[in-house]
Amino acid sequence: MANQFQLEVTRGSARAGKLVTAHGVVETPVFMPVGTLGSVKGVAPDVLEELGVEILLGNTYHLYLRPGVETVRRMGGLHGFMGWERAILTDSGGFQVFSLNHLRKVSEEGVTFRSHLDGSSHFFSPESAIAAQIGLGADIIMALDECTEYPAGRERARASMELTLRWAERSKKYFQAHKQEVPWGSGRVPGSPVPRRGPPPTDHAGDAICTQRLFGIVQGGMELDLRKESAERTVEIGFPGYALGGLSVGEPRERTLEVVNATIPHLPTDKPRYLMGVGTPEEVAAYAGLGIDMMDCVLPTRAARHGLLFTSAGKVSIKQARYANDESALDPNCGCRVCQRYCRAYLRHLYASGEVLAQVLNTVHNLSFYLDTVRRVRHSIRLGEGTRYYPSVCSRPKS
RNA sequence: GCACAGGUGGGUGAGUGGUUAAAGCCGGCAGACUGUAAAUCUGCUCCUCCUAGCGAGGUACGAAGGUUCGAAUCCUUCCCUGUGCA
Repeated sequence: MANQFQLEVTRGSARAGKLVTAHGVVETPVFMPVGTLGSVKGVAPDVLEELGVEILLGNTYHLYLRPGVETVRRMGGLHGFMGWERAILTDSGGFQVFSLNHLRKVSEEGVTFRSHLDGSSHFFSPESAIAAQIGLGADIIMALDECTEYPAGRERARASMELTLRWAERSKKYFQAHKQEVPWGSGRVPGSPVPRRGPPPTDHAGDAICTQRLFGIVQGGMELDLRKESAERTVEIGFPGYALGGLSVGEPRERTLEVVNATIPHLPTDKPRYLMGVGTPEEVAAYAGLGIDMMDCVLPTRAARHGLLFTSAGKVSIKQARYANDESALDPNCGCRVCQRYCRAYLRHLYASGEVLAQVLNTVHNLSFYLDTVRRVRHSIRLGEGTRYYPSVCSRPKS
């Protein structure tokens, strides 16, 4: 049955399980690479598959602006459009409420954005954000929320949380009424390299079952009691999964940890917990150890494009002059195709020369490193190896 | 040989008498990056010294000399480069 979360192993606070979607099974804890525009920058979907990526993140706001939801919907949704057969989660645009703070205006009804592309004005309500995500057809979609900025005063955090709760209710209500409109299948275009899938799943009466599900998002700023309240009230509304939003917005790492720790106990154990926007490899491993099931972050992909690589020995800024004649592998302990084949001197040269290949190889490595890290954590949880692979969140990597 | 045009810091290129150690860009060196307005952004980039500062000296706009309180900027001579004409 599609869209079940199966919790399989619990080890202390950590858990391992499976997220069953209409586009494959996702082993949790999982790290989701970010493919905002229907593309993980620099890496083609087939390479992502080779790397073992089981679920990708896409972005409603960006795809809505270009190429437009209708275009994507007609091609069988984002899966068909980008030729990706595995799972997808779309973010609602809530983060853009935060990041485009000079280009948007928030009201009770929703958010008005000025497009960062051409300045045109666009309105997102909880309803329209869900409608757009239904059109995009991701397996998991997110309620529209207001990602509270940091720092925010207590009153501001409360008001923002209340707004997010009201929007969560509206998001859910709209979703319940329209979820049967989710596009199905990914083989819509003749000649598409993506094989056509079977008919949409049906229940015993023969009616199509919705393969999409909507997650709620907990806010509350850095106020621990508000986080608790936000979690409880979001759970009360009822979602098949819960996200922790409004983190990694500039607060000190210790605060992030505090908030996560204060929130998790108020979330149901049988539903996936998604920590949005986190983090470094160490942080990802540590949060998985604390009981987070899903994470996403632009760090591995963006840092890669900027020459910052994550390795078993810590960060490597491959642009540094010291690597100009370094014949060694980027990370001798890494089994990825980049580390197997190229030396640091070459990677530095590619970066220094502005070669597109630098971005491709660096991104492949960083994603490999993240996926390996999480894979180890999963095994570690399942095998009961202790916390070796999910150290304290605040431990500093060697560099 | 003659006539124009021009020679500026690692490169390119502004500046044509006074906050000019000399814009901008490139290059070089570092740093940042955490639900992607990000193949982006920030800082440094002549030398020496220190109390490390919109600090003190020293060099510097082809070369040498000159005018001037003051010159990358004006004058003279020389050297070099490009274009055209012989």
